[in-house]
Amino acid sequence: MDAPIGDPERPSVKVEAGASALEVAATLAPHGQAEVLALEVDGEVVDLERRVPRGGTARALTFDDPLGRYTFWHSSAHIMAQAVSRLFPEVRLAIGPPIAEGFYYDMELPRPLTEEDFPAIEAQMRRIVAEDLPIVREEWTRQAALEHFARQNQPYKVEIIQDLPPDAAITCYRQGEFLDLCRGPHLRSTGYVKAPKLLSLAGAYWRGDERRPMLQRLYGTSFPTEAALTAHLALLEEARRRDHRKLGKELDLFTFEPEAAGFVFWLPKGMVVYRTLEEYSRQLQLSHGYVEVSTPWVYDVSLWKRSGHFDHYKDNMFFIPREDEQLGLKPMNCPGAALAFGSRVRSYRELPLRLMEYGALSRYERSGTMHGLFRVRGFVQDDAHIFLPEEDIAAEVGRILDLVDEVYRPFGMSYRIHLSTRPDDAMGEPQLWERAETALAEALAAHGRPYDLKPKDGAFYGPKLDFDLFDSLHRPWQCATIQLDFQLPRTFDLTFRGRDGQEHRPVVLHRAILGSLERFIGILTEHYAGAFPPWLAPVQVRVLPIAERHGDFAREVLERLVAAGIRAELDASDEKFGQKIRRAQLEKVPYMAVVGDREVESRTVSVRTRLEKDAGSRDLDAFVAEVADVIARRLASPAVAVDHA
RNA sequence: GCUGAUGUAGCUCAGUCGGUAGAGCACCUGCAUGGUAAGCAGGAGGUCUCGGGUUCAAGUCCCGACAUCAGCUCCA
Repeated sequence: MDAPIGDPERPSVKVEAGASALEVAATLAPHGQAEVLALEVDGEVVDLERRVPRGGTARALTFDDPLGRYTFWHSSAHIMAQAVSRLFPEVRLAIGPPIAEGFYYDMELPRPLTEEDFPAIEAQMRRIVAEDLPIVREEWTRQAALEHFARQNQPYKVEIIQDLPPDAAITCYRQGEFLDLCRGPHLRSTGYVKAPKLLSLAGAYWRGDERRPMLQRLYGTSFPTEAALTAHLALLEEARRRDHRKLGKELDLFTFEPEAAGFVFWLPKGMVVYRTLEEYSRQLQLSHGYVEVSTPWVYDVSLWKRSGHFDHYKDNMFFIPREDEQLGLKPMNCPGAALAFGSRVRSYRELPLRLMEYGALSRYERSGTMHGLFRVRGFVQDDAHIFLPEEDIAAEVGRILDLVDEVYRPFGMSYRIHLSTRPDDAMGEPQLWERAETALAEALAAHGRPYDLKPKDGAFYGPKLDFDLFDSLHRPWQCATIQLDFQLPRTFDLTFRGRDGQEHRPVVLHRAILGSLERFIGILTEHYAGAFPPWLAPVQVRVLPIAERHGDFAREVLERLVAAGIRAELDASDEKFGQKIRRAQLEKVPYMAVVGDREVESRTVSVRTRLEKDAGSRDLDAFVAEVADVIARRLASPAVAVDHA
């Protein structure tokens, strides 16, 4: 989970150890606002019923705070477990944490649950909420807790206690007849959880270990009001509606076939989106000083042994055995870029050398892990490797930050940056890491970019910046990544001749902005719900003659559009006019150009956009210019009418 | 890879107790030339995912494989 940063706007107060959390919360709670659920003291969440264990700066947590929500959902998980316990006294409980949008509880039951069990469990949950049971924190001794949970036939709880460090405080939370081992924190009573809902059911191994028993995981979510729950369920429904696998089929963009599981077949419509996006990315990078290379996609296994991929990545690689050699398909472009750089002597004058490559990558993903365009075995990244002297890192990262903004601009998605630092198993000297991390932080500061720190989350070969993009449903997608690599230049003994005439070791910046084009198109499909902006739309304009006699002028309109470089189609079918409209609308074509008697007469078109039934009529020239302009400027949607004729 | 579910026409799905398969949409043909989201009629389309097994008989029951889906694990 992300560590939420304290919001300086929220009222806070200094508290002493031993202060009543409830009283502190009361002083912080603005009237008429969301209910206070817990107290946060210097990042630690404190139950309202407790006394503050350590002094510090306190803030009130409500459902609007990530930590407040986690507390709410954590208690909700207990309510669910209590409900299940009432219905199935034999249940053996494992763990039940809050997650990004709700909670789950893993449990072992005498029989498999089905969704038909949900209403009974939910009814019981609502009863527990109505009972408004106080949730009481208790401190137990290790011995007493072990004996209690052993007696209650709760082997998973016993195992958890046994694995706690000997000096760990053991706390339990009691609500009515239900007692659960738990670190907390929790709400004051069950009555807060006004709107609980069970969502789904899945198997999950005890402690994520496939050799351990498979438990039943019950997912749920809950909200302080029915209205909030209803809104959340509507959002889930909207996400289902936008599923790119469903839209990809409906819009004829791509397909998957069992003969090549995990590899995309791009159909003509999808290929237009793919090429348009790739060409957009290519031109933008070329204008930012990048040069393009294409390197082999199959290498002798010795190359992969040298690069370290064979040791670290071979389970994710495809290999082709030959009689006396072993070949490996590339899962990454880096070694190819390194060999290309090393193909001749390099001068400092050439640096930074920005080699971009839209190379086809193959990664063996285990069956069961593939997921539409989001997780495939074959894909292309908007990849680049930048070779530069170490002292240029901050400046170059700054250029990449600018490029990232420019690449993302047309999509209207905001993002958040994470800086990941030196992991424990890192290669290379700590001082080098420190310099690199400082360079990244400086570049971010120089560009005024806020970021979250992810300590020890860097790659073993260098620190990195990751970008989470937020789509129209506010879901995060990790897309861009900027990784510093100190190892690659050493492994491939890359050097450049410096101003001083000596050989120097460059560093490598590995970066992708869209990430995988396949995955990015999946994200865009869901972001736009399949209604791509005109510049990306497979068909930008469909010309719709009302009757056969309008065919000649309709063809003329089509030719004019096509001549202007616009992807236009003529619906010359003998369907009724309403049917032609319906089809274009379902295919989410941004512009429809209607041609009937009036239009033939005046040499105009009547414009319908997928957003606006009647967008007025236009002189043919004006319409062509308007559409070309919206495409050229990569506007998000068809322009709305300005002149209703 | 693991657990569970699913797999029937291009798509969405129905198919009872085991008795050789059906709808809507899409497609093709004909009629209809229709002004902003579904005109009428006809036609064609199936190795019921694949391979075994049980049975007089399998879309249906059993076993296995493959793919997909939901999770887990992995991946970033």
